[in-house]
Amino acid sequence: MMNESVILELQRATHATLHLLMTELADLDLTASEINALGNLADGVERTASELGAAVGSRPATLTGILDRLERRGLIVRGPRQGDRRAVQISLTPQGDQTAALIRRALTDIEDRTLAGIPADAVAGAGVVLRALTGAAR
Amino acid sequence: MMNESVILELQRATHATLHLLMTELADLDLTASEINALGNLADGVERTASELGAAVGSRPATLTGILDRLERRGLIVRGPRQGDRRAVQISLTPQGDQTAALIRRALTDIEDRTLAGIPADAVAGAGVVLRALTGAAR
DNA sequence: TATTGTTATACTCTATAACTATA
DNA sequence: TATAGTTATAGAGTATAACAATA
Repeated sequence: MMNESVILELQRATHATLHLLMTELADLDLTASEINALGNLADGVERTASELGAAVGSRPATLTGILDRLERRGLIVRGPRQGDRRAVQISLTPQGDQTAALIRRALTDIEDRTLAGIPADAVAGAGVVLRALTGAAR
Repeated sequence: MMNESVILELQRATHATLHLLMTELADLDLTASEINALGNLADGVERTASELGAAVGSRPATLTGILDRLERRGLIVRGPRQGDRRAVQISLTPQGDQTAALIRRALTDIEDRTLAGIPADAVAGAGVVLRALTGAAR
């Protein structure tokens, strides 16, 4: 057989999980990219726009629109970055923090449910492969 | 730490590899979704539009546009499906087959290069996890 | 009645390039 | 000069719903 490209499987899995995530979180009325951004911010670590862009895989120009909507809805705030006045620091508002926690819980739920019967070393291997593929683009 | 969600890593890896792939195949002047569709068709197996949609993770309405462009460029052909006249059979033209082979080679190159130092069982584990995540959405 | 695929609409994502402000 | 982020533009992806043809 031929259809075993990891990258093609990667894209299938991304589409499938993203769709599942948006269905479960439909009440939040957020797009996939907005969910992705909040999911990355959920750890409470403040990031500059470019750092967040690297984490979510969006270009600066794309991220501007995503952040515009999240800010307009009161989920994040743009502020100054100490020591570099060109950079924009992104922080969650209390409401954004609450929403991000819901997203984190949905992510964990889906992962727990999906990977229940799968050996821990397979999951660990997946992490290694995903990070290698992510790193390859630099 | 908190930022170790497999799904978030999945999205990062997808963005990164897709970007890399489009850069390497810039000469083809194809979008990510078009590359994805041709990459899935590269095995020479004919598929209906809905089967291809499931493989690439696109909805029917989205796929229509993707197929429109691929057909206009002479890379695929839409034909009838034996036994079900509602369905549309997608086949590669000779030119499409050639393009699909280039995509396959680029995919293989990236994967070989990226996963060179990674143990085979980690790669196998990644496959298991990716298929589990893909299957969870059903 | 249900399914396959297309069309229509509105919105979001994307790439690119030009721009402002800081460094 | 280089970097961080925004703006502008055009094209592509997305969800949704309505539709035609076929099952």
